[in-house]
This record gives sequence, structure tokens and C-alpha cells, in this order.
Amino acid sequence: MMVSDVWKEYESNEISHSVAHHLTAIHELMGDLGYARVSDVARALEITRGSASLTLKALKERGLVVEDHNKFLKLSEDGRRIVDSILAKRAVVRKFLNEVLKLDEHQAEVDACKVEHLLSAQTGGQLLHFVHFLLSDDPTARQFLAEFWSKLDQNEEWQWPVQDVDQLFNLESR
Amino acid sequence: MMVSDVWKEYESNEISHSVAHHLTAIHELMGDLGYARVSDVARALEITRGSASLTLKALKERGLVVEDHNKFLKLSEDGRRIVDSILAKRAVVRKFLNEVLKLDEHQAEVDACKVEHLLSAQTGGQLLHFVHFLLSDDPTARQFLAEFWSKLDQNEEWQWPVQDVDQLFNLESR
DNA sequence: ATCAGTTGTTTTATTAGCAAAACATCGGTT
DNA sequence: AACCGATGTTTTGCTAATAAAACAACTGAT
Repeated sequence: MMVSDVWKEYESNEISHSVAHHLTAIHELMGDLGYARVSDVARALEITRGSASLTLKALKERGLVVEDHNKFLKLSEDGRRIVDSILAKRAVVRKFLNEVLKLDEHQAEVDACKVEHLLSAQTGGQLLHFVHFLLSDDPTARQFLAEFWSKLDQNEEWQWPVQDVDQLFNLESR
Repeated sequence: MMVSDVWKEYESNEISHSVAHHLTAIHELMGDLGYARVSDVARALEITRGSASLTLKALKERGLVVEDHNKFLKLSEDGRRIVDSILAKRAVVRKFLNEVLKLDEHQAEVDACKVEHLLSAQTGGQLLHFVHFLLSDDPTARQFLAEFWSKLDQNEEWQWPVQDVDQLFNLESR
């Protein structure tokens, strides 16, 4: 049972959910307001200034955020790279969930947001290739999607959660 | 910026990563050994008995785990349902990452493990439909996959992370 | 019967992430 | 000058999840 090898990699993730959103908040505030201070981040995330102050202090020490001569925050080069990768993954996952799997926008947004910082760069890149081709003008892709969606509408349902997914696949495919 | 609405749902998740693995450990130990005690769970997860004891006490109080007259653990009805849904999501995600996106098995396992407890039932169900059709004998699905994989081999790469995913989609598709 | 090993619990401490409250420091009004 | 509001920090406390260590209880071998 090689379970134990894998599951602890969760905590070894260098970017927590909280950190991911502190960083992306700075990015979005720079776009919206042109600046980002501790209070602005706190407001955007709806946490207290005290909490934001502590988290951002740690991020400054980690070199992901830099502080202006007058308390104005900015992403470092590294911070910027991290935000780029997070936003790219979020966008791809959201697009897949919403435009392919036809989940409503809120559900897609929520799930993408939960997952964005956990996916490897490999996974993000491959998913981008996949979704890009799937939503392209390629006739095979279009036909495939059309068939999938029509099947969805036929509402042929399993009861979820399925007890044995592997069995389901083995019996009906391949 | 409706960011703040969404991101806090992460912590409101009733099933943490740790809880998910304590529960699935009990499930797998029941299959492998026929029983599951605190020490067995601790060994499986490679944490101390003390930690497992505390977490499992909380799970007993939450009614997800029940204890035998002689300290043997078992999943409750609710616990069982949760494990089923987690394992189903993990299996589907792993299959998708490995067999469709062609990520190596370890990466697929790791990413699926990170994500499994965070996906909504809706998302899990839709993804199951999707992967099931995608890997079925349907000729359209087969052709689509063949084309996708050949594109992958052509190694037409973006530099990852992509700066603006939405722009990438808007320009080249639709 | 004693001794060693395993098991389960409890206590103490640590870390991340939050709230709440106190505090100091500005900047602008009046 | 005095005041008010916004800002940033610090301190205290909380929860979840861990480790480490001490402890008690049971099990089995000799």
C-alpha cells in the first residue's frame, strides 16, 4: 500500500490556498486600483488587517512580495511567476468545468478556485492543450462535444457516488 | 471583483485532506487486514499514534467512525458514503490525467490525491460521464482521442505558464 | 511471574491561518 | 491645535493537524 508516499505531498506544497489568494489579490488590485496596500488586500479577501499584515510579512520574507518606500506592495519576479501559473490553471479548469462539463459558472468558479494552486505545472499544461483542442474549430472535436452533450441530455445517470469506478470502466469500455 | 465570495469556501469544506485520508485508510485497512485500529491507521499514514488517536477521536464524535467494544474501528454509514465519493472522484481524476492527458502514473496519482476531497459531487459526476464516454468504444471518441494524442506528439508547445489563457482561447478558437 | 513489546491516550509544543483588540501613526477638517 | 478616520503593527487567543514524550494497559514469551 503505497498510499503513505503520496498523501503527504499535500502539505509539502509551497503555495497554500491562503498564500495563493494573497498573491492574486495583489495582482488584481494593481490592475483595478493601480496599487495594493495591506488594507486593500485585507478588504479584497475579507479578512482583518492584522491577519493580512502577518501573512504579507511572511511573503515579504519569502521574497514573493516587495514593499514600496511608503508601504505599497508589489509582486516580486517570483511572485509574479507564481500568480501567472495559478491564474492560468484557474482559467483552464474553469473553462473546462463550465464550457465542456456544463457545470454552472459559480460551481465551476468555486471548484477551479479550490484546485488551482494544487495542480502541477505538467497537469496545467496538458489540460490546456486538451481544452484548447476540444474547444477549437476542429470538426472531430466539435462532433465529439456534440455527441457528449447530447448524451448528457439523455440523462442516463449512475447513482453518484459510484461504488466501483474502475469496474464501471472495465465492463463498458475496452 | 467577486473574489472574496468564492475563496473562503475552501475552508468551509467539511472534509479536510487529513480527514479524507484517515477515513480512506480505515477503508483500505478493512480490505487488506480485515480490521483497523488506531495504530494501523497511524502506520498507514505514517503519523504518530498520538496524532491518529486525536483525529480519530474527533471523527468518532462526528459520527463518521465507530469503535468496536475492543478498540477496533469501523466506518459508519456516513463515513462510508464519504469514502465512496472520495474514492470515486480520485479514480476518475486519476484515469483522466493518466489515460487521457497522458501524465505519468505517479503525477496522476499525486494530483488526484490532492484534489479528490475538494471537488463537488456535481463535478465528480459530470467528469465521470465525460471520461466514460471519452474512453468508450464510440468511434467519434476514439477518433478525437487519436487526433489529440497525435497533436500532443507534434509537441506544439506554449511556454507555461501562459500569461493570458482567455486570450489564447479567444484568438484561436471560436 | 517477570520482562519486553505493542497498543491507546494524554500532555506539551509547534505551525498556519484566522479574529479581536489595543496601539501608534499618519492626513485632512474644522 | 484638536479631532477624526484610515492605516499598519503587535499581542492574545482560537482551531486543525502534527510531533514528541510520558504513561497505563494488555499480550506473549520465557
